[in-house]
Amino acid sequence: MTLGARRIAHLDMDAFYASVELLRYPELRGQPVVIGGGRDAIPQTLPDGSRRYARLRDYVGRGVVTTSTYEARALGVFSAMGMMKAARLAPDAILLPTDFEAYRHYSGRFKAAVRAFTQEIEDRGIDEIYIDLTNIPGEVREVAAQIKNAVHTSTGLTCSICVAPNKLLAKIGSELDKPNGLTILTAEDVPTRIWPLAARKVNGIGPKAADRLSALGIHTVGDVAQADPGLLQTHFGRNYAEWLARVAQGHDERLVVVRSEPKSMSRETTFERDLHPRNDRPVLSEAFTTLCLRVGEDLRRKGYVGRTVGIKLRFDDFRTVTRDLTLTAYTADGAAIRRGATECLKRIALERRIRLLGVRVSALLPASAVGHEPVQEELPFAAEE
DNA sequence: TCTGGGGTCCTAGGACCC
DNA sequence: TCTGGGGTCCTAGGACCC
Repeated sequence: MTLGARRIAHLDMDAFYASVELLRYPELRGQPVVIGGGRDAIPQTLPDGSRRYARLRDYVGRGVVTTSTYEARALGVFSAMGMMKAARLAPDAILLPTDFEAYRHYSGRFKAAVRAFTQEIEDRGIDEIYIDLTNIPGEVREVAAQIKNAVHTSTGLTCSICVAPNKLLAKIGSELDKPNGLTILTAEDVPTRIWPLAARKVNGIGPKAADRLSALGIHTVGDVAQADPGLLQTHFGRNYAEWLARVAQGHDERLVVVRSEPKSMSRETTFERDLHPRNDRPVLSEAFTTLCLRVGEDLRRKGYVGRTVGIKLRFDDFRTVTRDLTLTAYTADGAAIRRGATECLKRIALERRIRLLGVRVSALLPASAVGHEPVQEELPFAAEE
Protein backbone atom coordinates (compact mmCIF):
# COMPACT_ATOMS: atom_id res chain seq x y z
CA MET A 1 0.00 0.00 0.00
CA THR A 2 1.05 3.54 -0.66
CA LEU A 3 1.88 5.45 2.46
CA GLY A 4 1.09 9.12 2.36
CA ALA A 5 -1.73 10.82 0.55
CA ARG A 6 -2.73 9.84 -2.94
CA ARG A 7 -3.39 12.51 -5.53
CA ILE A 8 -6.45 11.55 -7.51
CA ALA A 9 -7.88 13.79 -10.21
CA HIS A 10 -11.37 13.74 -11.62
CA LEU A 11 -11.66 15.33 -15.03
CA ASP A 12 -15.11 16.18 -16.34
CA MET A 13 -15.65 17.72 -19.77
CA ASP A 14 -17.88 20.82 -19.57
CA ALA A 15 -21.36 20.29 -21.09
CA PHE A 16 -19.61 17.85 -23.37
CA TYR A 17 -22.08 17.04 -26.16
CA ALA A 18 -23.31 20.60 -26.33
CA SER A 19 -19.76 21.93 -26.44
CA VAL A 20 -18.86 19.59 -29.31
CA GLU A 21 -21.88 20.89 -31.21
CA LEU A 22 -20.77 24.48 -30.60
CA LEU A 23 -17.46 23.68 -32.31
CA ARG A 24 -19.49 22.79 -35.39
CA TYR A 25 -22.02 25.60 -35.10
CA PRO A 26 -20.08 28.45 -33.48
CA GLU A 27 -22.85 30.92 -34.23
CA LEU A 28 -24.90 29.19 -31.52
CA ARG A 29 -22.46 30.19 -28.79
CA GLY A 30 -24.22 32.08 -26.05
CA GLN A 31 -27.64 30.68 -26.94
CA PRO A 32 -29.74 28.09 -25.14
CA VAL A 33 -29.11 24.84 -27.03
CA VAL A 34 -30.52 21.41 -26.21
CA ILE A 35 -29.16 18.11 -27.52
CA GLY A 36 -31.50 15.18 -27.87
CA GLY A 37 -33.48 15.52 -31.06
CA GLY A 38 -33.83 13.01 -33.87
CA ARG A 39 -33.10 13.30 -37.57
CA ASP A 40 -35.64 16.05 -38.06
CA ALA A 41 -33.51 18.26 -35.81
CA ILE A 42 -30.59 18.24 -38.26
CA PRO A 43 -29.83 21.88 -39.17
CA GLN A 44 -30.67 22.82 -42.76
CA THR A 45 -28.19 24.86 -44.75
CA LEU A 46 -29.98 27.48 -46.85
CA PRO A 47 -28.87 28.60 -50.35
CA ASP A 48 -27.27 31.75 -48.88
CA GLY A 49 -25.11 29.57 -46.64
CA SER A 50 -26.91 30.40 -43.42
CA ARG A 51 -28.36 27.65 -41.30
CA ARG A 52 -31.87 26.98 -40.15
CA TYR A 53 -32.13 25.25 -36.77
CA ALA A 54 -34.95 23.30 -35.22
CA ARG A 55 -36.50 24.79 -32.11
CA LEU A 56 -37.38 22.87 -29.00
CA ARG A 57 -41.04 23.84 -29.46
CA ASP A 58 -41.17 21.77 -32.66
CA TYR A 59 -40.17 18.58 -30.90
CA VAL A 60 -42.61 15.67 -30.88
CA GLY A 61 -41.73 12.39 -29.24
CA ARG A 62 -40.74 10.56 -26.08
CA GLY A 63 -37.09 11.49 -25.84
CA VAL A 64 -35.19 13.07 -22.97
CA VAL A 65 -32.65 15.87 -22.95
CA THR A 66 -29.16 14.45 -23.33
CA THR A 67 -27.27 17.66 -22.58
CA SER A 68 -27.93 21.37 -22.68
CA THR A 69 -25.73 24.45 -22.81
CA TYR A 70 -25.33 26.52 -19.67
CA GLU A 71 -27.70 29.10 -21.18
CA ALA A 72 -30.40 26.40 -21.49
CA ARG A 73 -29.71 25.21 -17.96
CA ALA A 74 -30.39 28.75 -16.78
CA LEU A 75 -33.91 28.27 -18.18
CA GLY A 76 -34.36 25.10 -16.13
CA VAL A 77 -33.53 22.56 -18.84
CA PHE A 78 -31.28 19.75 -17.56
CA SER A 79 -30.08 16.32 -18.65
CA ALA A 80 -32.61 13.46 -18.42
CA MET A 81 -35.59 15.82 -18.47
CA GLY A 82 -38.38 14.81 -20.84
CA MET A 83 -38.09 16.84 -24.04
CA MET A 84 -41.76 17.75 -24.02
CA LYS A 85 -41.34 19.24 -20.58
CA ALA A 86 -38.16 21.03 -21.67
CA ALA A 87 -40.05 22.48 -24.65
CA ARG A 88 -42.55 24.04 -22.28
CA LEU A 89 -39.73 25.66 -20.27
CA ALA A 90 -37.65 26.87 -23.23
CA PRO A 91 -39.69 26.72 -26.45
CA ASP A 92 -37.25 28.97 -28.33
CA ALA A 93 -34.14 26.98 -27.45
CA ILE A 94 -32.24 25.50 -30.39
CA LEU A 95 -32.65 21.74 -30.76
CA LEU A 96 -29.89 19.56 -32.18
CA PRO A 97 -29.76 15.80 -32.75
CA THR A 98 -27.44 13.56 -30.75
CA ASP A 99 -24.36 12.63 -32.76
CA PHE A 100 -22.55 9.98 -30.75
CA GLU A 101 -19.99 9.40 -33.43
CA ALA A 102 -18.76 12.98 -33.08
CA TYR A 103 -18.75 12.77 -29.28
CA ARG A 104 -16.80 9.50 -29.34
CA HIS A 105 -14.26 11.15 -31.62
CA TYR A 106 -13.67 14.05 -29.22
CA SER A 107 -13.73 11.65 -26.29
CA GLY A 108 -10.87 9.73 -27.85
CA ARG A 109 -8.96 12.96 -28.40
CA PHE A 110 -9.22 14.30 -24.86
CA LYS A 111 -8.31 10.93 -23.37
CA ALA A 112 -5.30 10.64 -25.67
CA ALA A 113 -4.19 14.09 -24.56
CA VAL A 114 -4.31 13.00 -20.92
CA ARG A 115 -2.46 9.77 -21.70
CA ALA A 116 0.54 11.85 -22.68
CA PHE A 117 0.86 12.55 -18.94
CA THR A 118 0.10 9.12 -17.51
CA GLN A 119 -1.48 5.77 -18.30
CA GLU A 120 -3.08 5.66 -14.84
CA ILE A 121 -6.51 6.59 -16.16
CA GLU A 122 -9.91 5.14 -15.28
CA ASP A 123 -12.56 5.52 -17.93
CA ARG A 124 -15.89 6.66 -16.54
CA GLY A 125 -17.80 6.99 -19.75
CA ILE A 126 -17.57 9.27 -22.72
CA ASP A 127 -16.88 12.55 -20.93
CA GLU A 128 -15.10 11.84 -17.67
CA ILE A 129 -12.09 10.05 -16.25
CA TYR A 130 -10.18 9.61 -13.02
CA ILE A 131 -6.42 10.12 -13.16
CA ASP A 132 -3.97 8.89 -10.53
CA LEU A 133 -1.40 11.68 -10.27
CA THR A 134 0.29 10.29 -7.17
CA ASN A 135 3.48 9.44 -9.03
CA ILE A 136 3.54 12.48 -11.28
CA PRO A 137 6.15 14.91 -10.02
CA GLY A 138 5.37 18.58 -9.61
CA GLU A 139 2.96 20.85 -7.88
CA VAL A 140 -0.61 19.51 -8.31
CA ARG A 141 -2.16 22.74 -9.41
CA GLU A 142 0.50 23.10 -12.08
CA VAL A 143 0.05 19.51 -13.30
CA ALA A 144 -3.74 19.89 -13.41
CA ALA A 145 -3.39 23.18 -15.33
CA GLN A 146 -1.13 21.48 -17.86
CA ILE A 147 -3.65 18.68 -18.36
CA LYS A 148 -6.46 21.19 -18.87
CA ASN A 149 -4.30 22.99 -21.40
CA ALA A 150 -3.48 19.81 -23.29
CA VAL A 151 -7.18 18.88 -23.45
CA HIS A 152 -8.07 22.32 -24.75
CA THR A 153 -5.28 22.29 -27.32
CA SER A 154 -6.28 18.91 -28.73
CA THR A 155 -10.07 19.42 -28.71
CA GLY A 156 -10.87 23.12 -28.40
CA LEU A 157 -12.98 22.15 -25.39
CA THR A 158 -12.76 23.03 -21.72
CA CYS A 159 -12.95 20.66 -18.79
CA SER A 160 -13.10 20.90 -15.03
CA ILE A 161 -10.59 19.10 -12.84
CA CYS A 162 -10.36 18.49 -9.14
CA VAL A 163 -7.36 16.90 -7.45
CA ALA A 164 -8.07 15.33 -4.07
CA PRO A 165 -6.87 12.49 -1.82
CA ASN A 166 -9.46 10.08 -3.31
CA LYS A 167 -12.02 9.53 -6.04
CA LEU A 168 -15.01 10.48 -3.89
CA LEU A 169 -13.67 13.97 -3.14
CA ALA A 170 -12.23 14.47 -6.62
CA LYS A 171 -15.61 13.69 -8.19
CA ILE A 172 -17.47 16.10 -5.91
CA GLY A 173 -14.78 18.72 -6.34
CA SER A 174 -14.75 18.78 -10.12
CA GLU A 175 -18.27 20.22 -9.99
CA LEU A 176 -17.45 22.99 -7.52
CA ASP A 177 -15.95 25.40 -10.02
CA LYS A 178 -17.59 24.44 -13.31
CA PRO A 179 -17.12 25.27 -16.12
CA ASN A 180 -13.38 25.40 -16.79
CA GLY A 181 -12.68 24.75 -13.13
CA LEU A 182 -9.53 23.75 -11.31
CA THR A 183 -10.08 22.73 -7.71
CA ILE A 184 -7.71 21.28 -5.13
CA LEU A 185 -9.21 19.56 -2.10
CA THR A 186 -7.45 18.11 0.93
CA ALA A 187 -8.80 16.14 3.88
CA GLU A 188 -8.83 19.36 5.88
CA ASP A 189 -11.32 20.90 3.43
CA VAL A 190 -14.04 18.33 4.16
CA PRO A 191 -15.82 20.23 6.99
CA THR A 192 -15.76 23.57 5.21
CA ARG A 193 -16.27 22.60 1.56
CA ILE A 194 -18.01 19.21 1.56
CA TRP A 195 -20.26 19.19 4.60
CA PRO A 196 -22.37 22.16 3.42
CA LEU A 197 -23.23 20.35 0.17
CA ALA A 198 -26.47 18.48 -0.42
CA ALA A 199 -26.09 14.77 0.32
CA ARG A 200 -27.24 14.14 -3.25
CA LYS A 201 -23.89 15.51 -4.50
CA VAL A 202 -22.18 12.33 -3.31
CA ASN A 203 -21.66 9.83 -6.11
CA GLY A 204 -23.74 6.88 -4.91
CA ILE A 205 -26.46 8.84 -3.13
CA GLY A 206 -29.14 8.95 -5.78
CA PRO A 207 -32.66 10.39 -5.83
CA LYS A 208 -34.19 7.59 -3.75
CA ALA A 209 -31.60 7.62 -1.00
CA ALA A 210 -31.60 11.43 -0.93
CA ASP A 211 -35.38 11.46 -0.46
CA ARG A 212 -35.21 8.94 2.35
CA LEU A 213 -32.43 10.88 4.04
CA SER A 214 -34.44 14.09 3.73
CA ALA A 215 -37.39 12.40 5.39
CA LEU A 216 -35.08 11.84 8.37
CA GLY A 217 -34.09 15.51 8.41
CA ILE A 218 -30.73 14.69 6.84
CA HIS A 219 -30.09 17.10 3.97
CA THR A 220 -26.38 17.89 3.75
CA VAL A 221 -23.26 15.75 3.80
CA GLY A 222 -22.57 17.30 7.21
CA ASP A 223 -25.97 16.08 8.40
CA VAL A 224 -24.97 12.57 7.30
CA ALA A 225 -21.69 12.90 9.19
CA GLN A 226 -23.54 13.86 12.35
CA ALA A 227 -26.38 11.36 12.00
CA ASP A 228 -26.85 8.63 14.57
CA PRO A 229 -25.25 5.45 13.12
CA GLY A 230 -28.07 3.38 14.60
CA LEU A 231 -30.66 5.50 12.82
CA LEU A 232 -28.86 5.12 9.48
CA GLN A 233 -28.55 1.39 9.99
CA THR A 234 -32.24 0.83 10.69
CA HIS A 235 -33.23 2.80 7.60
CA PHE A 236 -30.56 1.79 5.11
CA GLY A 237 -29.14 -1.55 6.22
CA ARG A 238 -25.72 -2.18 7.63
CA ASN A 239 -23.61 -1.99 4.48
CA TYR A 240 -25.09 1.17 3.07
CA ALA A 241 -25.17 2.86 6.51
CA GLU A 242 -21.49 2.14 7.06
CA TRP A 243 -20.69 3.40 3.58
CA LEU A 244 -22.66 6.61 4.24
CA ALA A 245 -20.73 7.22 7.45
CA ARG A 246 -17.40 6.76 5.68
CA VAL A 247 -18.16 8.97 2.69
CA ALA A 248 -19.55 11.73 4.94
CA GLN A 249 -16.07 11.89 6.50
CA GLY A 250 -14.59 12.14 3.01
CA HIS A 251 -13.08 8.65 3.27
CA ASP A 252 -12.72 6.48 0.16
CA GLU A 253 -10.03 3.88 -0.52
CA ARG A 254 -11.12 2.83 -4.01
CA LEU A 255 -8.30 2.48 -6.49
CA VAL A 256 -8.16 4.00 -9.95
CA VAL A 257 -9.10 1.02 -12.14
CA VAL A 258 -7.07 1.25 -15.31
CA ARG A 259 -8.49 -1.74 -17.19
CA SER A 260 -11.68 -3.73 -16.84
CA GLU A 261 -13.64 -6.25 -18.86
CA PRO A 262 -17.24 -5.61 -19.87
CA LYS A 263 -19.82 -7.62 -17.93
CA SER A 264 -22.76 -7.30 -20.29
CA MET A 265 -23.85 -5.86 -23.59
CA SER A 266 -27.39 -4.83 -24.40
CA ARG A 267 -29.65 -3.07 -26.83
CA GLU A 268 -33.04 -1.65 -26.05
CA THR A 269 -35.63 0.48 -27.73
CA THR A 270 -38.55 2.60 -26.61
CA PHE A 271 -41.35 2.53 -29.16
CA GLU A 272 -42.87 5.71 -30.48
CA ARG A 273 -46.20 4.44 -29.17
CA ASP A 274 -46.98 1.67 -26.72
CA LEU A 275 -47.49 -1.56 -28.63
CA HIS A 276 -50.24 -4.10 -28.11
CA PRO A 277 -48.77 -7.57 -27.47
CA ARG A 278 -51.14 -9.26 -29.97
CA ASN A 279 -52.32 -6.60 -32.40
CA ASP A 280 -48.83 -5.22 -32.90
CA ARG A 281 -47.15 -8.58 -32.88
CA PRO A 282 -45.42 -8.21 -36.27
CA VAL A 283 -43.81 -4.92 -35.23
CA LEU A 284 -42.76 -6.33 -31.88
CA SER A 285 -41.38 -9.46 -33.41
CA GLU A 286 -39.26 -7.56 -35.90
CA ALA A 287 -37.93 -5.22 -33.22
CA PHE A 288 -37.12 -8.21 -31.03
CA THR A 289 -35.15 -9.91 -33.80
CA THR A 290 -33.30 -6.69 -34.64
CA LEU A 291 -32.25 -6.21 -31.01
CA CYS A 292 -30.96 -9.80 -30.79
CA LEU A 293 -29.00 -9.45 -34.01
CA ARG A 294 -27.50 -6.13 -32.92
CA VAL A 295 -26.36 -7.50 -29.58
CA GLY A 296 -24.76 -10.38 -31.47
CA GLU A 297 -23.00 -7.92 -33.79
CA ASP A 298 -21.82 -5.85 -30.84
CA LEU A 299 -20.36 -8.94 -29.16
CA ARG A 300 -18.54 -10.07 -32.30
CA ARG A 301 -17.25 -6.61 -33.13
CA LYS A 302 -15.78 -6.25 -29.65
CA GLY A 303 -14.61 -9.86 -29.46
CA TYR A 304 -16.79 -11.27 -26.71
CA VAL A 305 -19.09 -14.20 -26.17
CA GLY A 306 -21.71 -14.54 -23.48
CA ARG A 307 -23.60 -17.30 -21.76
CA THR A 308 -26.61 -15.58 -20.16
CA VAL A 309 -29.33 -14.05 -22.33
CA GLY A 310 -31.82 -11.64 -20.79
CA ILE A 311 -34.74 -9.56 -21.91
CA LYS A 312 -36.33 -6.44 -20.50
CA LEU A 313 -39.88 -5.22 -21.01
CA ARG A 314 -41.37 -1.95 -19.88
CA PHE A 315 -45.14 -1.71 -19.94
CA ASP A 316 -47.28 1.35 -20.54
CA ASP A 317 -47.53 1.85 -16.76
CA PHE A 318 -43.71 2.01 -16.66
CA ARG A 319 -43.48 -1.28 -14.76
CA THR A 320 -40.30 -3.05 -15.83
CA VAL A 321 -39.71 -6.78 -15.81
CA THR A 322 -36.65 -8.82 -16.74
CA ARG A 323 -36.04 -12.50 -17.42
CA ASP A 324 -32.69 -14.27 -17.67
CA LEU A 325 -31.64 -17.60 -19.07
CA THR A 326 -28.20 -19.14 -18.79
CA LEU A 327 -27.29 -21.23 -21.82
CA THR A 328 -25.10 -24.29 -21.95
CA ALA A 329 -22.58 -22.68 -24.28
CA TYR A 330 -21.09 -19.25 -24.85
CA THR A 331 -22.33 -17.50 -27.94
CA ALA A 332 -22.22 -14.29 -29.97
CA ASP A 333 -24.68 -15.56 -32.54
CA GLY A 334 -27.81 -13.49 -33.11
CA ALA A 335 -29.98 -16.51 -33.85
CA ALA A 336 -28.84 -18.30 -30.69
CA ILE A 337 -29.45 -15.13 -28.69
CA ARG A 338 -32.89 -14.89 -30.21
CA ARG A 339 -33.76 -18.47 -29.22
CA GLY A 340 -32.70 -17.80 -25.64
CA ALA A 341 -34.52 -14.48 -25.56
CA THR A 342 -37.67 -16.14 -26.90
CA GLU A 343 -37.59 -18.63 -24.02
CA CYS A 344 -37.35 -15.68 -21.65
CA LEU A 345 -40.26 -13.94 -23.33
CA LYS A 346 -42.50 -16.98 -22.80
CA ARG A 347 -42.14 -16.50 -19.07
CA ILE A 348 -43.71 -13.04 -19.05
CA ALA A 349 -47.47 -12.48 -18.96
CA LEU A 350 -48.22 -9.86 -21.63
CA GLU A 351 -51.26 -8.15 -20.21
CA ARG A 352 -50.45 -4.54 -20.99
CA ARG A 353 -49.15 -2.52 -23.87
CA ILE A 354 -45.39 -2.56 -24.27
CA ARG A 355 -43.35 0.63 -24.13
CA LEU A 356 -39.82 -0.75 -24.23
CA LEU A 357 -38.11 -3.91 -25.33
CA GLY A 358 -34.51 -4.81 -24.53
CA VAL A 359 -32.11 -7.71 -25.04
CA ARG A 360 -28.96 -8.29 -23.03
CA VAL A 361 -26.15 -10.82 -23.00
CA SER A 362 -24.10 -11.17 -19.81
CA ALA A 363 -21.61 -13.59 -18.27
CA LEU A 364 -19.16 -12.47 -20.94
CA LEU A 365 -15.77 -13.86 -21.83
CA PRO A 366 -13.31 -12.69 -24.44
CA ALA A 367 -13.99 -14.83 -27.50
CA SER A 368 -10.30 -15.78 -27.47
CA ALA A 369 -10.68 -17.34 -24.02
CA VAL A 370 -13.31 -19.72 -25.34
CA GLY A 371 -11.36 -20.58 -28.45
CA HIS A 372 -13.25 -21.50 -31.54
CA GLU A 373 -15.79 -23.49 -29.67
CA PRO A 374 -18.76 -23.98 -31.99
CA VAL A 375 -22.12 -22.61 -30.99
CA GLN A 376 -23.67 -25.67 -29.44
CA GLU A 377 -27.30 -26.52 -29.76
CA GLU A 378 -28.92 -27.64 -26.60
CA LEU A 379 -30.19 -31.17 -27.19
CA PRO A 380 -33.81 -31.72 -26.31
CA PHE A 381 -32.83 -34.92 -24.47
CA ALA A 382 -29.39 -34.87 -23.00
CA ALA A 383 -27.80 -38.30 -22.71
CA GLU A 384 -27.46 -39.05 -19.03
CA GLU A 385 -25.68 -41.80 -17.07
C1' DT B 1 -47.74 13.58 -24.67
C1' DC B 2 -43.92 13.07 -18.19
C1' DT B 3 -39.92 9.59 -17.86
C1' DG B 4 -33.64 7.29 -23.51
C1' DG B 5 -30.07 3.89 -23.78
C1' DG B 6 -26.06 1.47 -22.13
C1' DG B 7 -23.99 0.07 -18.31
C1' DT B 8 -22.43 -1.59 -13.00
C1' DC B 9 -23.30 -3.16 -8.47
C1' DC B 10 -26.06 -4.94 -4.64
C1' DT B 11 -29.57 -7.78 -2.40
C1' DA B 12 -32.13 -11.74 -1.66
C1' DG B 13 -34.17 -16.26 -2.23
C1' DG B 14 -33.94 -20.93 -3.93
C1' DA B 15 -31.39 -24.83 -5.90
C1' DC B 16 -27.81 -27.67 -5.26
C1' DC B 17 -23.59 -29.57 -3.37
C1' DC B 18 -20.54 -31.10 0.30
C1' DT C 1 -39.15 -36.71 11.49
C1' DC C 2 -36.70 -31.19 14.96
C1' DT C 3 -35.34 -28.07 11.28
C1' DG C 4 -26.77 -27.48 10.77
C1' DG C 5 -24.25 -24.63 7.68
C1' DG C 6 -21.05 -22.86 4.18
C1' DG C 7 -20.27 -22.02 -0.78
C1' DT C 8 -21.68 -21.23 -5.47
C1' DC C 9 -24.80 -20.57 -9.21
C1' DC C 10 -28.97 -18.72 -11.11
C1' DT C 11 -32.62 -15.44 -11.31
C1' DA C 12 -35.32 -10.91 -10.48
C1' DG C 13 -35.51 -6.47 -9.15
C1' DG C 14 -33.82 -2.04 -8.00
C1' DA C 15 -30.61 1.87 -7.24
C1' DC C 16 -27.42 4.39 -9.40
C1' DC C 17 -24.28 6.46 -12.97
C1' DC C 18 -23.09 8.73 -17.49
